[in-house]
Amino acid sequence: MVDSKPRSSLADASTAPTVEDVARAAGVSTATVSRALNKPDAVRAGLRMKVLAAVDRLGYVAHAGARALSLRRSGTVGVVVPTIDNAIFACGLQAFQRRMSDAGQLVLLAFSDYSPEQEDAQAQALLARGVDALALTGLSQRPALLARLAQRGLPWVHTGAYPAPTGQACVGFANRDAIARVVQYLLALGHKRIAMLAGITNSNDRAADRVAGVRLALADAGLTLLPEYLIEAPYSLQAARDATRGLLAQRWPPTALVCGNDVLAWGALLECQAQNIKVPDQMSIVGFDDLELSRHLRPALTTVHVPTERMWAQAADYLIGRLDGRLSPGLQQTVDVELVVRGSTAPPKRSRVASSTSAGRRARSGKNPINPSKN
Amino acid sequence: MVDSKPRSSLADASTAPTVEDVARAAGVSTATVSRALNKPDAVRAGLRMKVLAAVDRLGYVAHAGARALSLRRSGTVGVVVPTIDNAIFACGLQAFQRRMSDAGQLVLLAFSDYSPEQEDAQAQALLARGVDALALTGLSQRPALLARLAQRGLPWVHTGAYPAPTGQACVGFANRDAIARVVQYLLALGHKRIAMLAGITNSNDRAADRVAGVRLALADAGLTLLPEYLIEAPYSLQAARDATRGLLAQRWPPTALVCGNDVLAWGALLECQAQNIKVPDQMSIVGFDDLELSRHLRPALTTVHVPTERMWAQAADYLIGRLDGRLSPGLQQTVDVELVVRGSTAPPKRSRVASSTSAGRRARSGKNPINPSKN
DNA sequence: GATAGTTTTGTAAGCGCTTACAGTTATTCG
DNA sequence: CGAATAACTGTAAGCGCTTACAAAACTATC
Repeated sequence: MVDSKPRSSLADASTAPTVEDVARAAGVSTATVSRALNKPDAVRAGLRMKVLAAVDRLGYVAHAGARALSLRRSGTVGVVVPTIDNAIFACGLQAFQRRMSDAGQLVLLAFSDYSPEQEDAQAQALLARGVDALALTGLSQRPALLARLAQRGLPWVHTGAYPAPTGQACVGFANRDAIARVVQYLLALGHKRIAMLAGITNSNDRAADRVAGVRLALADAGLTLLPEYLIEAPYSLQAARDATRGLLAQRWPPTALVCGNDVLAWGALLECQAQNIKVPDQMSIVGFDDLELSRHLRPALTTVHVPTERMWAQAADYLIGRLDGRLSPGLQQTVDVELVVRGSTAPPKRSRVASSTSAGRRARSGKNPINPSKN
Repeated sequence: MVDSKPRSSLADASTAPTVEDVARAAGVSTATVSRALNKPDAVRAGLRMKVLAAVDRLGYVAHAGARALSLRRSGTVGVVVPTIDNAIFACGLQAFQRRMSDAGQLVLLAFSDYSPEQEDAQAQALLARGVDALALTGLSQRPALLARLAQRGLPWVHTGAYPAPTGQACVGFANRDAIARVVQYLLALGHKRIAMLAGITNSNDRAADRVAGVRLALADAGLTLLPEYLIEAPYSLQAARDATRGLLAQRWPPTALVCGNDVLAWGALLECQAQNIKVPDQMSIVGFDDLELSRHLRPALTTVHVPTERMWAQAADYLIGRLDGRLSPGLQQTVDVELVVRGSTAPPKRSRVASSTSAGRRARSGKNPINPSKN
């Protein structure tokens, strides 16, 4: 439907120059142009110079589609994350991108918005784009998707979780165990009334694992996670504050709050401060991820440090290794996470007298099972 | 160098199925397959069904490279942002991506890291990938890059700044004027000693414009921005705190601090709190961008609200319009930004007595030009 | 029931690039 | 200096897809 006239040799706006144009301009064949660009040693210096000059003059850049077609690899890798609106993914992606860029691969980015359907669709779109490899977040992909990847022989890696089912590569850590350590720490401080402010666990294996970890650790201590002590919230400050408010308004509010991630913990912290509840004296708060802000807040947030950048860089390295044929499929790697104790946690106050005397918790009522006399 | 044997008709792992495979499986020609997929009405229902079934069975997805080659458009658009490690870009990108995804375009992402060289290189790579359009951040691209885009007839748009040189599309706002309003507001409150904590202005037109805006507004009031009242810092909390510390340690510290963005303002706020300097009583702080956290901090941050998502969505819409041929080049759009006054700003304290009485500023010394008697 | 008209389908020619293979030129050695 | 060898360059096929054009299969009409 468009012009079929032979391409004019110069400045035909809206049409990128092709190898042919370059070849003509340099007075050589297309093969030589291609070689001059891709394996410079294979062409004599004189010609190479001429070709490069022509390339520069015409502003030639090889059409990646054609290249991919011919080469049977696209030079792009895909990555699917839930969202980028959370520093944990933003940082990770950046590290991933940097590594890939160094390896000459471009990164094609897609978001799942925490929905398996969308994850499927987006991954599909990435496949269509001919990505050479794929990085995924977590483990909760639909089996059909993974089956397709396997069938294609496409290298892929799960990030942020460990272990993955055998045969599937991953780089991450055991969310369950990591957060269990948090609970153990709180128990050791003397907390009994430990609540959890979790992310939305539905189709988010990591969020679910973190809840499971809290349950587990409590169970080990002979305690259980009461339904009213577990609340899920989307990863936003507003949602976290709303959820925290609910938790605080209970008859017997918790003395410690384990949060599914730092964003939730920030929200919890801010809400406590807004209600004049002293952290950590009246409420201990623990986060997860250790984003930059966490160590700057007052009190600084006790949280689980996750080496996000290293993790994603390792994921990138794995994929690059697979593409080179250096690595074999199914490598499972862990990264170390550790509890960083800062100012937002402390032993629970023995009595509630002090707290009620000062600003106090307006929203509370009912009996306190630990200090019944106080009511 | 690889297999040259005819593709087996089934499950040849590591080789994606092609139209030909589908055609064979469905007992039709490749043309019919293509049509069934791209313009379903053009093929009778019966065949269409068979084709779709075969597609599904084989897990066929068209090779985007080949498609791009044939169609002369890739179905991808590129976007270059400085970094994603700042909510302002993360949110914007997400909105952009969403819009593009709805329009059936994939987004190819690249980072400039605030370096024109890298921006150039990354944009180049995107071009090679055959992006159909390009979104850029700010206006400080190298002319050569823009020239190449123009030569190619590639639609592109500058985001976050306004106006752009004529002929270049943009959607943004006048950074200079926006921040000037901030200064006017502070002046109206009675502040005289107004300092600026700016981003790195080198090759960042937006950061530079914001400094210019502060200068301008001060000049209008007969004041100047003293060298010791202007400090640049990378957009990180730590850097912002360090810079703020320097500002506070001066002989005559400012009473108000205009920050290049919210991240810097957070850092400033946190540093003040760490030093027990009361905000806003002893120091007013203003940010720029209005990220979510800003309204949750205590005190909540006075800042300039930027409708990031709308801005990027508009940028996406413009590009989509250009691709459809609905829009013509060079459209310049503004979005409204406005000062949101919250708790981090107040009139300057008349005297420094109160502040010195309480915790006080350890790092300070020397004469106070406004209250010389106090020393 | 044959013919003109209207779908629907198939054939084949590219899209721009790489590369095996053949052909050409430079180099080396007897 | 000529032949054998090595180094380079050109020709052309093919990567997977879309689509103009031709061919075939229906429909409707007389």
